[in-house]
Amino acid sequence: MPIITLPDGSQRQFDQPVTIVEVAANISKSLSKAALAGKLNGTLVDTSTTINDDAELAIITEKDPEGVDVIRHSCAHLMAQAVKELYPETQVTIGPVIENGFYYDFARAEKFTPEDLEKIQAKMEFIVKQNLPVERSVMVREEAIAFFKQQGEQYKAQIISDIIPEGQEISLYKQGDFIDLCRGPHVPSTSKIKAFKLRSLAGAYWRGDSNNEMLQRIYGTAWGSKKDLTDYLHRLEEAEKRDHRKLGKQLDLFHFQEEAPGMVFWHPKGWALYRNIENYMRKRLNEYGYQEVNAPLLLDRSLWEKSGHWDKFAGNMFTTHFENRDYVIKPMNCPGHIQIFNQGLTSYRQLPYLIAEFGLVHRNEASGTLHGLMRARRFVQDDAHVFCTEDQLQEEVTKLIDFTFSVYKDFGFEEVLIKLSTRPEKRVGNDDVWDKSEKALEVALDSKGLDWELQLGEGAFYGPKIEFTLKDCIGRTWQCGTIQVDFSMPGRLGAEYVAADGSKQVPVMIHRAILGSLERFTGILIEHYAGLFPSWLAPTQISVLNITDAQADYVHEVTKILQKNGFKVESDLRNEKIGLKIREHTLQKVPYLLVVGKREMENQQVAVRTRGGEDLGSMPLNDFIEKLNAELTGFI
RNA sequence: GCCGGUAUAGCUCAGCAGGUAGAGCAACUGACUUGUAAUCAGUAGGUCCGGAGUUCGAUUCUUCGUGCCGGCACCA
Repeated sequence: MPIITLPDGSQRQFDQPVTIVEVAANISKSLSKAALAGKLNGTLVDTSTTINDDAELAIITEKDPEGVDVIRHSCAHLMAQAVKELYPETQVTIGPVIENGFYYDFARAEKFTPEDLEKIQAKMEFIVKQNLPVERSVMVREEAIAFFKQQGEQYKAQIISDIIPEGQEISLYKQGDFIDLCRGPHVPSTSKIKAFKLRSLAGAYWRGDSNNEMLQRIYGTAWGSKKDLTDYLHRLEEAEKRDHRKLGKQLDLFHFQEEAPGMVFWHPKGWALYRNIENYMRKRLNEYGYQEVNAPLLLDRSLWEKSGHWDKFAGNMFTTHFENRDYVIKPMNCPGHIQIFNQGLTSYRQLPYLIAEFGLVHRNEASGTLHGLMRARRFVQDDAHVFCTEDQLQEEVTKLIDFTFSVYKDFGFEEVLIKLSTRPEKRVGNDDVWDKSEKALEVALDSKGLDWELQLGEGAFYGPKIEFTLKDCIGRTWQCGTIQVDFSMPGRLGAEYVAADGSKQVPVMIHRAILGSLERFTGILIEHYAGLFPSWLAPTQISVLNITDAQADYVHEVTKILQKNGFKVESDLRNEKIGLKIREHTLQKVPYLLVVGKREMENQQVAVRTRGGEDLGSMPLNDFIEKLNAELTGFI
């Protein structure tokens, strides 16, 4: 005689065991129709689940995030069913829910084509209309393996024998003639899946291992309602518009070309933007007591062998050879910085020793990974190394966390996710050292009261790391900053200092980057701001536009004064209508347009218009200068 | 690197059952001297990514390569 407690605290008593859908029907007819799954004592289950004992229950519908996930998961099954009906020789593998949708990996000798996606989508819509019930059943392990083998589904059989722990119940879901291995839960019938779209084809390795065969993955998106789907597709379009590669072309910031894959050609405006970022960082480095250095681009291979990089990354490093020696084009700055530390004898009194470099590095990234500025083969790291004693470590890490957050705030990122990555399998240094390093980072994070996520085994080969991930204004995430504690490399490269007792000690080194790759960070900013940079970052801050030739001299005068005040100014004296000039400079996303005609010239004023279309009226030039300076305070 | 797709004018794109190509914008020339998101007219512009093959003939078909796009694996 179960008593069911609903989320609002109300209770309903039943004389006999009931299913979830019956409870929903008991509440209201519309709820029973809307029910996709139930949350029974905190666990998501099918609506067909029978409740025997007292329980807490929430009816899950498309309004709940979990409900949308159930729809997505069921949509993956729906797609698998459609594929099996259209292409029976296909084997199904796995089909999980991902952000905004789902995918399913298929094994099939013949390749799916984009046209096939349309056919599959149409078949899926047909199955939805058939309103097939989705029914759960259970098998014992051996029976299930035999069943899938007999069906020709080798991958499913392998999942059961290799992945599902022995003794665990094996559930199957059947819709029409299609039966899939699945943990569930699923929607009660195919008609509950109302808004979906297949999006793309891709290759994916079986079980995520590049030694395995490649399967064919189909990605799709699914939502609780048609409106949510169209909203999502609209958001994708918007994201496409702010793609940094597209804006880079439109705003004439940079280009790539075949002769230099993965290596950017910065144009004047892009370089101005880049340097604004770099100069801002210089200012902040000074504030935090760093000294800027610069180390050679080429360093003898032996140095990289000692540091351990050669061993792990030889295939990804560019090398060159002359005078019978092998050189590595540096993929990292740390070995160079240790050479600088090693010059002369350092006393403990000089620690912590903070050196920074806008370090140009080259890494031979696999061709398939290149992605505009976001993943390049040539890039500059805002790299720095802190050499300190073990006692100083905690405080240095803490300072770095503060520094990092304040930089992100200035660039307009309020939301920052933090991850702590610990020792990987392939590593240098003994476990004591790893214990110490991991502890140092953990304590620093906790002392700041920050939330963080543990990434087991994801650390660098020489030390654990804190990773900072930014969330941009359309919700995408970008891993940028990193703080890594390293007890190994200084010793390997012979760094030492004289301690208070006269003994020689090996310093601890912290590797850190706040922006990460400046190229990538520039790309992130382009997308975050959709090219509408705040004035302090904008490559051109002001455009001065005349109405007729009669104001040409005055435009020159205004431009000169603004340049003398340190602003980046363009003048547009073309014999064109003011409407055209405004349009073009607005499309170039220049923050301020100064229009000068006869009236302004006579009154020694400028008419100020923002790129947002706001008319700030006419004002003396000095007033405008003051206004813009106020806007830039703190950033330059 | 792997899987799939793709490459046409400076840009965005159309086109061709195989007969060496077209639009809009930009550029250039001229007229217009213009008041807050596109003035008008004219001119010029292409090894149709590169190599090889099939063919009387290839931008189109085949093949190899390269870049790019979407994923996967990788990411010091």
